[in-house]
Amino acid sequence: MSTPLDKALLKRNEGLSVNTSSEQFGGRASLTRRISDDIRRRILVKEWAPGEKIHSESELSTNYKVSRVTVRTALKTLEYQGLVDIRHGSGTYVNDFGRAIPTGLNELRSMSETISELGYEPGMEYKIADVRPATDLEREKLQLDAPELVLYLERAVLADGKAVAFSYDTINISSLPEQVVEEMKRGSVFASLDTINSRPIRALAEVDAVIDKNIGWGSQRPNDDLFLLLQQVHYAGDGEPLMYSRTYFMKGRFQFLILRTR
Amino acid sequence: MSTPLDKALLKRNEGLSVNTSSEQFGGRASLTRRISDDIRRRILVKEWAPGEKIHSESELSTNYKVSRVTVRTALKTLEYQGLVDIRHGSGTYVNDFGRAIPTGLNELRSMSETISELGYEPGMEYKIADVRPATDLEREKLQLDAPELVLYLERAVLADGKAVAFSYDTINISSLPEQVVEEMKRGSVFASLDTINSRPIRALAEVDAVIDKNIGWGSQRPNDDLFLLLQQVHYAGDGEPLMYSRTYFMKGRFQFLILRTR
DNA sequence: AGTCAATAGTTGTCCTACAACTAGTGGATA
DNA sequence: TATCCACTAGTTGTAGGACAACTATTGACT
Repeated sequence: MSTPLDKALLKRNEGLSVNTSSEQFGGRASLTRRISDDIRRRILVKEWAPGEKIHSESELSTNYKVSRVTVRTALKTLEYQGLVDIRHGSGTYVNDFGRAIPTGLNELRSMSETISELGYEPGMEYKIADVRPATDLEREKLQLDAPELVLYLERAVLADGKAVAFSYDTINISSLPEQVVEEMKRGSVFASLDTINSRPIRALAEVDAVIDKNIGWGSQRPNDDLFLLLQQVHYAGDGEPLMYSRTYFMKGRFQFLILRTR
Repeated sequence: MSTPLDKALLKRNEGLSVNTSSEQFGGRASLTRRISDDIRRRILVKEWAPGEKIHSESELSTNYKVSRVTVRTALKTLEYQGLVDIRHGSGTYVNDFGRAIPTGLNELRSMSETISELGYEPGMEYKIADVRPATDLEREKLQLDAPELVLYLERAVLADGKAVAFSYDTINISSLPEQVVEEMKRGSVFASLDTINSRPIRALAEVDAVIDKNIGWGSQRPNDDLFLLLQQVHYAGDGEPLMYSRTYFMKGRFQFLILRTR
């Protein structure tokens, strides 16, 4: 029943630490997190077909050379994420949402990550990238007391060179080094935050339908003015608000999936 | 440090089982689930203020008279729901989303439940409640092979007597008793499913912005034709699709919150 | 005032054991 | 043959105790 894949991670685990997706950014992830990520990966590459029963907890724990508790916690995470179904006395089964899950809104990802996971080439077209004082709304959303400086971005989000959304982002730079702020004016915000190991771990998003003639620019501007607005605040590990962004998605060019569980 | 509340659950746990929210419908919930629900309740009634550290795992486990494993699993659930933040070596802290989280889209609830949790009086106004053969789209969504019969509902969703959404639901009745189907023609669908212990445990939802002149009816019809469309398929515990519904939310009368985590 | 080692408290992981549950096996029965 | 049912092997759920890893605070020392 054991597979080479178990042993692959095993080596990583025993020897020097290697890039698992969870630890490629700064601080090393917990053991549970690494196991969870690896099992997730194995499910996504269809090592087990949807509906199929995966290895038992004891089997996984011996193969990964970790305790059953750790495996259980990892599997619980995947269950919350909707990837598997754990049945008492029977086993753990891969759910049949295959395509939907990894692209859902439940998991926090940058736009670029989401787009490339969907199989397109991500891109960004910058219109504005300024450091300026925060507006009242921005101060409220980012919980700033003084009229501090923020980084404001207006960008078009591209998939295969075609605009799918227009994004208006305000970033709290009060605790960021100058150099990182400069980076963010040109490259991915999330990637820049990664370099100093302060990628947001949570976001509270609000979805709304809007009609607005003032959204978008250039040749990519849509004909109708109907957008799906995703308004969200990103939070760091310590609960500090990092970014407030409004992203206007052009109708029909993006799929908003949410997995709801009890 | 022990509280009367711990002991309250303790009694329930030792003695006859009582209505915790998780087990009021048929099958008894797992111990972990009951603990998780109780801690969640205690957080929502502000037994601990946002940002505050809750009791340690050992303390909770002795008070609830369960093992630390059980408490840990319960807390992990709450962490995934965004209610608390568990910090290694420090403690478990209540997150500051207070009002927002419990009304988010991540957790599967009926419209009525959501509305009453928001503090309004829920209601439904029936326009159509028919048993008829499934359309092609419905057969695809509900994974029916033969042109079986389905229950089709068109209803207005009311909060304090005012329409907030219009809902078009198709229910797979192939494995439901006649009597339950009759019930659903008048009362809450979820409540009827509860009576035979087959409430859906998962839903895959897709959000979209639409303009449609044909949505809604009666005096409650909105002026503009702009809606937020929540299109979802509900699944039973065994993975069987139970219901396909399209709910059109009138702009500004509802807040769509999504918690996104890493 | 500032630095730093020691310390108590908390979460993370491990081990072993058993309870609760599931799905299948195979014999007894009609 | 067909149906029922006790039995069993396998799996997840919970328990209890132990130690590792980490955090925040204290208090001695500079």
